[in-house]
Amino acid sequence: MLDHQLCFALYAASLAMTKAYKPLLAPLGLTYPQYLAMLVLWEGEGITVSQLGDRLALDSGTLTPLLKRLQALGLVQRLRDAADERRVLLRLTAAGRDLKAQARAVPQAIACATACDLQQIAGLAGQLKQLRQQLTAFSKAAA
Amino acid sequence: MLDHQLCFALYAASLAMTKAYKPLLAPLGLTYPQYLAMLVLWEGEGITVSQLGDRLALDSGTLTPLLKRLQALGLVQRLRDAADERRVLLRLTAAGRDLKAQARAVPQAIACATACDLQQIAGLAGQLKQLRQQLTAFSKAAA
DNA sequence: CCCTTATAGCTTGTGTGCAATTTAATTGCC
DNA sequence: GGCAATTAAATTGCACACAAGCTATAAGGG
Repeated sequence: MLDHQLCFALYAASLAMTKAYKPLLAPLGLTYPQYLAMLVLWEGEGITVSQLGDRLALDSGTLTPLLKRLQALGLVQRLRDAADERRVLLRLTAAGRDLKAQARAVPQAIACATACDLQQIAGLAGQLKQLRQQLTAFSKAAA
Repeated sequence: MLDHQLCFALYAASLAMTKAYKPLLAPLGLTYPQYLAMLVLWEGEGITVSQLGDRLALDSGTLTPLLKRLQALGLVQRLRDAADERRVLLRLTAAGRDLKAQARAVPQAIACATACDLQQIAGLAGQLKQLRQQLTAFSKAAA
């Protein structure tokens, strides 16, 4: 029963992915959600907490303490936007930018940990992206 | 960058799945992990905490408090095994068994929330199961 | 200009996940 | 039988996720 349900396959695979990342991220001093936040900031700094939340599908209740930990690690700066004091702008420190180079080997190691078949990985990622959109639409329609 | 990675697609889809379940499970008084535990117990009672953990890929640090909440809800009984006092046997109460009938509509509602294409769902679940096995093997090999 | 409304982020409380340690009970080996 | 090693749960501490409520700022309408 349990084994044939998509929901559990998704749940268990996601937890297994987080566990696979853990030893790779430990040398960087990052947790997996912190790594995802850094991925976004490496793409472009100066975004707000809300914009980061849109990218990661997380709210401020999750991100505020996470970002404070990244700040305590000396990787991120949190600055009130002078143009709109409600907003907090996120910038990287020099150490935060330098960490990008150290993280370069991580995605490759994970690719090998999965199946090393890049075609299949891309297909699966696409299906999951579509699934997520449908689930999000369902949740919004219910509300 | 972020959007093309399988890891994030998996992470975001899993969170979206949990959110989609929430309004469906609220009438039953269950969280999503609690629902997964009940699915296993509806399949067969009298298993130990470890056996439940093997099915769900969760350890006692997660399951012990979760099971205590299910016990407090009056759904589950936790009994020390007389034959081996280290083990705790899990049994359902009458209310716990009755809840199975109420939960019958949940998987169907979720199937509709995804894509309603049962063929695609089964294929995706199979791929995720395989992915999880590979990730688990990778984590064990690293240790 | 004042007042209502909306927005951005923070805080609080609950429920996971998981590493690490602890406790209690069993097994294995001599 | 006695003692080390193993095993099963529980406990502790930390880091998410998220709902609900709060605060401060901004926007808009009269």
